[in-house]
Amino acid sequence: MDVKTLCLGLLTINEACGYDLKKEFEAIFKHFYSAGYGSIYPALADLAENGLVSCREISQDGKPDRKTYSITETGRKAFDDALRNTNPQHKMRSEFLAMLYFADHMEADHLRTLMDDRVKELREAVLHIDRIEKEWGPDTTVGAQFVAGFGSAIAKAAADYIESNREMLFSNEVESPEHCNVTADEETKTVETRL
Amino acid sequence: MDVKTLCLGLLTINEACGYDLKKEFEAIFKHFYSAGYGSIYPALADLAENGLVSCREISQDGKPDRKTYSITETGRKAFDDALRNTNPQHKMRSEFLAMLYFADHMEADHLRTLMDDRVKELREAVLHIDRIEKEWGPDTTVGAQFVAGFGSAIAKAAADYIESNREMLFSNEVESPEHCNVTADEETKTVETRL
DNA sequence: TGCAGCATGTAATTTGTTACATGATTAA
DNA sequence: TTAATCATGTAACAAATTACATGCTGCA
Repeated sequence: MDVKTLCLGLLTINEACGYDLKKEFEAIFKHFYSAGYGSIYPALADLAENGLVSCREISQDGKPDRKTYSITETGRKAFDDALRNTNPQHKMRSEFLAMLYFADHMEADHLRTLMDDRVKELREAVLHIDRIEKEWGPDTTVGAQFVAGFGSAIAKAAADYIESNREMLFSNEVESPEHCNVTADEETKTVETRL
Repeated sequence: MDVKTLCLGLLTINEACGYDLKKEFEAIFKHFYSAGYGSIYPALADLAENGLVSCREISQDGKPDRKTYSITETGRKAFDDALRNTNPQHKMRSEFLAMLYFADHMEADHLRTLMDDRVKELREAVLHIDRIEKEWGPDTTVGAQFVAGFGSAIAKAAADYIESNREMLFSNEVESPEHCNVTADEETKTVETRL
């Protein structure tokens, strides 16, 4: 399931332009999928080229021209097909957890900041989902509701876990191992190291 | 935080060869980070080229030659630097949720299978984590413990959410919309559609 | 005066995945 | 005898990110 397929899926619900799709990605999929203009515009061009969507150019006053894409019957079929034949993968790459795995290499302050920030993000994610859920009318698909609830539940669980277990990271605290005593000058030097 | 940095991080704990690192990725990072040989071996070569690790080739009897990598002082510094200067991103791409967003395009049986499979995976993940936690000695880092607990908690929350909320996906059920009535022949035809 | 929002795209680069290629040993 | 484990790598490919490039309107 690449960005192309997801765009096609969103177009089964409403016609939209690339800019709109980006906003939809931001609103709904934010917490489990992301896509930038750099992948959305090429995706739309490709879909149009293969006849899965049709494109209407609209001039607007005051605003830039707009290319509205509508899904075609071929496109609808292709999307249903994709749904039927995709076995879902769930790739995730949490640098937050990767870093915390090495907690004993980090200073307590840094650790605290990392966790505070993450918890804040997660709590905000929950609020964000609650807000968009309230804006939804009765026509909202069950899929959207399920997915929103899922995002909210997981974000809450993650934030709760961090808050309940953060202290364990400080129990073993070592008093500044050698390579943590870096002076300002040394730091500027080593920062240049390319990884 | 790319595979290269993570390899370097793992090498701060133990010296290892590419094969070992792959296993470590599988055991610990499995649930929030993944890396294949295709990224690990080039990463190690690159680290060695830049003097962040050193490489010792060892001939073994019965087994293939082994290249053991040890982190250098430069490497240790570079890793601590990376930890200090990385602001963690948490990219996740759940095709499972992406598909469920379009639940009303899918047949009930398919939906049920998807969720059953996912719940099974998640429950197995919890068991897997419990198992490796039991194998750990008292020297296990707090980071590893925190991260394992996190993975377990999130997997449990996800499985619980699916089990508690799956029925909502069937409430609005429509009786086979047109494009779901695909005969065997038509299906074979449309499967070829490239997305 | 400056920034945010609207709107479109391309090109280079980064990064990782998949498939390929090799080959011995050992346990079932 | 067949599969799994050990072990290393490369090359082609896919996919997405980032930076670049443009330009008008309306608000503060």
